[in-house]
Amino acid sequence: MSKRLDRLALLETFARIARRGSISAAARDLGLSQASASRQLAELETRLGVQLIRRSTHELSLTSEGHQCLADADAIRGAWDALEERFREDQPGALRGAIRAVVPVALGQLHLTAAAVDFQRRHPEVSVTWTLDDEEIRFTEIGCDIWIKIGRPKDERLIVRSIATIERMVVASPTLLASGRIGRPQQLASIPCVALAPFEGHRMTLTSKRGAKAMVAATASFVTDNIFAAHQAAVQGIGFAVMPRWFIAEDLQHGRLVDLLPTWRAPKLTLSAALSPAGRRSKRRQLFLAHLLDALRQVDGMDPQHK
Amino acid sequence: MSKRLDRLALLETFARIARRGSISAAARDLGLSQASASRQLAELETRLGVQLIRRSTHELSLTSEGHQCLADADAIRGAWDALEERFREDQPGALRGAIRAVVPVALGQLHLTAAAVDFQRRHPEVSVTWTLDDEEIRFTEIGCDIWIKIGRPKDERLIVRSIATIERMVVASPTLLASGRIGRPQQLASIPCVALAPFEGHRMTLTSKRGAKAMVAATASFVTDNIFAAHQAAVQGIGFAVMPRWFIAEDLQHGRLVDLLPTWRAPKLTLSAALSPAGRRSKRRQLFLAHLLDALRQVDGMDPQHK
DNA sequence: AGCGGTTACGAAAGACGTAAGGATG
DNA sequence: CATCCTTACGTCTTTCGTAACCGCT
Repeated sequence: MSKRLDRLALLETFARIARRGSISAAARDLGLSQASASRQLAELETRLGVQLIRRSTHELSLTSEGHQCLADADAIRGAWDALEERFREDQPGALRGAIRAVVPVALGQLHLTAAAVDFQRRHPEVSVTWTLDDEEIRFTEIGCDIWIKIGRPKDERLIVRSIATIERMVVASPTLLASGRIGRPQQLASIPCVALAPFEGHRMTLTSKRGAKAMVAATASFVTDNIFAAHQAAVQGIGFAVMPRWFIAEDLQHGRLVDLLPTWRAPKLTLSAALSPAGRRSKRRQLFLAHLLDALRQVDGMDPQHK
Repeated sequence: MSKRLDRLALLETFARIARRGSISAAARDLGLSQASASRQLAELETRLGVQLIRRSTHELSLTSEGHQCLADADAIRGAWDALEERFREDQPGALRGAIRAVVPVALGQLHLTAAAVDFQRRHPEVSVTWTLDDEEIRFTEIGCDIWIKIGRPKDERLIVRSIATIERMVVASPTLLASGRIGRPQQLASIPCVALAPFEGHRMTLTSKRGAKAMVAATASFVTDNIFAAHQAAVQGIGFAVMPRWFIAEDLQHGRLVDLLPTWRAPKLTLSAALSPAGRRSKRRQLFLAHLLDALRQVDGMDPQHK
């Protein structure tokens, strides 16, 4: 049995194999020969006394033990990375390493990508993997560092911070209505509606500035799961829509959309940041998140929390 | 620069050196040559870019970075150990590894040591380091797994569980008073007192079963920091004493001591178990703690918490 | 066939122990 | 001068890449 093989390297190789679903691909990533990677995986399995990855020729799959091990491996590697970083913090700007982040599609496209790119430019030694996805992700499976999500992640093993609230309002193209405004929420029922699938059904609750609530049943004439599509539909006057304020702030300024019910608002959404407990003290992760939050603060219609 | 040295081994060597205060001693423990241990320490320092241990010939001392690193090193090694154990759990009884525990002196002497010994006997592959100490310990410095303490540890980085409450009462030798009982707390002021230094000063608050409070100023005729000494003094009739019920349950039964104020009690103490976050999932640590708690449950006058 | 994982073998790399050097109380 | 850490050197273990082998699609 080999003794001198770095156990942390074993974990790294294993994690790479698990995520790439291929030993040879992982070996390429790590600058090893396939043989080496294969041997390291076998070695780890021997040490732990369990099969971690089921090989069925051209098909690798994690065993249940493999799933558990992957989470642990990330935690351990994260802790080591944090230790290595800890004392490099003194030399600012010398950040290095990898960051994997997942953010909501629209927020990513319109605002956060610029911040992510800027961060990478300031820290050239850091490699950023930037995924835009609105769905619930399998956080540990993909080895994510930061996950920004609308709503609150369900996974209780994650560290979750509420970072902002998203104000939403009822808007429509000025061409839709002669008056440009309507008086009471109930009048919405007579107007067609552009609905955004993932966020709400076809009924909605509005709250007035005084705290009064109104339940409105909307008749959806256009339903989409993509906010850009919904936006286009609304601007072209198909119907009214419930939109995050940050998303349509410019349209309001230029008069492409109007606030149909200025004294009423749709329920706010919460924006959360989820972090794995693994690299808790990672400086680069902290700074990256701070950078994203800075960008969010610039966004009109977004109410940042925590200083 | 060496590349293939197991980073976890580096951490282990460092931790051993830090705790033993000597490279050669650590090397002996680990079955290495002094040269190897020295090299490994140097290698770790190079990797982290910081001096961890100050060598002043015949005197090793941790730098401040060394202190931080030691805590991290324990966490990382603990996480790896937990990973190794995780899949061995299936074979019960096959526990192995080391446990370092610190418990209060009196509790250890009278009750817990039997449990610790029993545990070791059931798991011969486990090595138990068993320290009896009432003082605040530097948990991470000594690499402790389980610390049972009267009161609540201050270190916020530890996982702390309240495991029992300790009922305390005012007792005295029947030879001290003709009546064997007194009526009101204030009457204590006229009787000499045996005081236990670490737990309270010379004033004390008593609570009646109905919730009434009474402040009593006692005149100490015998002050000691050792509960066995205090006990002897009390039994020999020097004065009354405030004692944990579990400690004097037998004396009450045999009439060596009497409950002076059966309807009044001194403030309860809380017994806590502190664990380092490091080896959170360590099976052996969990089982060991459970074993100690089982023993505590047998103790008369101790109120266990959490099932 | 072609792609991917495992096993065999030679070569190179690195770590270990021994031993010498140096500093301190 | 005894102790303890550091550095140098030769040996030996171990790992790596190449390459052959095998099992699927």
